[in-house]
Amino acid sequence: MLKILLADDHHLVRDGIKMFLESEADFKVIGEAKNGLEAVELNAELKPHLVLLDISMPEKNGIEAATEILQHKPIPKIIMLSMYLDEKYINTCMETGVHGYIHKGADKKELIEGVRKVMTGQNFYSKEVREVMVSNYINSLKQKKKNLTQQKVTITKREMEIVKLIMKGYSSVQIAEDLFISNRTVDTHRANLMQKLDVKNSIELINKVTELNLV
Amino acid sequence: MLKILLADDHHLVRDGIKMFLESEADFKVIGEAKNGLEAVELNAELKPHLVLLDISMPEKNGIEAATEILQHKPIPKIIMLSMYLDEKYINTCMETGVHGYIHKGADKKELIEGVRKVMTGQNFYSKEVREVMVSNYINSLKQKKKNLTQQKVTITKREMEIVKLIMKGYSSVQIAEDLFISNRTVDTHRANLMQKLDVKNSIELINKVTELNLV
DNA sequence: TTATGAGTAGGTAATAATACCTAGTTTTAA
DNA sequence: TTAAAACTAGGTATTATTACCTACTCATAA
Repeated sequence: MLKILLADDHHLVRDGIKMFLESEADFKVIGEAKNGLEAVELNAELKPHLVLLDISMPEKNGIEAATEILQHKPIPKIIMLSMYLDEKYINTCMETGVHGYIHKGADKKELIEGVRKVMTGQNFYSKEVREVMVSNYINSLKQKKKNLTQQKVTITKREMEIVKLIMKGYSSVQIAEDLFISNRTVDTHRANLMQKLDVKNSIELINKVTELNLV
Repeated sequence: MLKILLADDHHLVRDGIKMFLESEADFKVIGEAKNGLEAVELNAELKPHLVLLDISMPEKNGIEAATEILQHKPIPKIIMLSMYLDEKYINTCMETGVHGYIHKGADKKELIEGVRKVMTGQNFYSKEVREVMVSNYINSLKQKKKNLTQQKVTITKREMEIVKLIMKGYSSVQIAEDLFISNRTVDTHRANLMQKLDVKNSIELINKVTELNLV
């Protein structure tokens, strides 16, 4: 008998997946959580063999919950369930050390297959997740190439403050008053920023920092 | 026997809800669609009594699908299913004339209750949806007040062109060259814009048009 | 301890933007 | 067809920004 803890904030989805899992004779959902906090607590209390965690949940999301669960023995197998194929989510999950990641677009066969595979000690990622991982890998190669050509720029704390005020439409004098420095100092910072980012006026500066999301 | 068409792009969710519905003796899911296009086609083909449509789907979203389905007789009852309690979604759904809106955070009881209520010809919105509708109503009253104080501004085509170039960091001279007009004309447009939008420099101008999304 | 980077501030000039005008032509809507 | 709005462009002045400099202080890392 495989004891499963299921966490998902949407009741309909949770109960659906539960019915789904229990169509397998040897699966039993012994607990249900509607947020990450509950999941952590129920895991400690019920000590399930497997925890299925939805990623986007209130209180504590699936990733945070997984991180905590993995710190206390006995460690259950953990499979993340997600609505999204966002590479950020997938990458973060990889880093936390969960045992599987299944997209909600997967079908029953894949879900059951994934659960069984994870229980044998292997990792499992559903088909669509694997596809994202592959395309990510390819992108990361391209990105690496790009990073070589474009030397990285570092913006200091003070410059950051200045940029933020420039973005609010403040003039040098206003910024100077705000920061209790000379407007000439502000001009110097502004000029340094423009040089660093290779732009020729404040609007381009704003566009650039936004583009490189340094804000 | 109530014939139901179910549309949701996530297999696990779809099959879950299906099992869920069919736990009622007189409910029968006669078709499943994994996007809006399929939903429209299957509706025409199967002529179900009720269509459950997830809002966010590829190809054609739930709202677009609902709009089409409502144009061809026989018109089934339609209930939107949504992950989100976004007021925009809810409002748009209201406008399309669907018969119900159920949040996926609802439970089995509410789903079944909603289906039965809709089938009697009434509308149904799940508890959390009703809450959003109430708070929206209150907000709309506040908004109305705000709109009275802030008279609406209209930006002309030419001004729009100018703003877009300003946003790219172009100077008046560059803009003038781009549009084959005098830089003084550009200055006039810029000044008119700043006056209209009650700002005192180009950066604030950009922030304002972005905020009021006039771009 | 010294070199480096960050933060500060000023000089001088040129260029750009803003403020407040007038006023013509063209387009659009009443 | 006439009035209003949009687009055009200029005058004049003030203020702000940008370009290139130098140079001091302070903290921190080599």
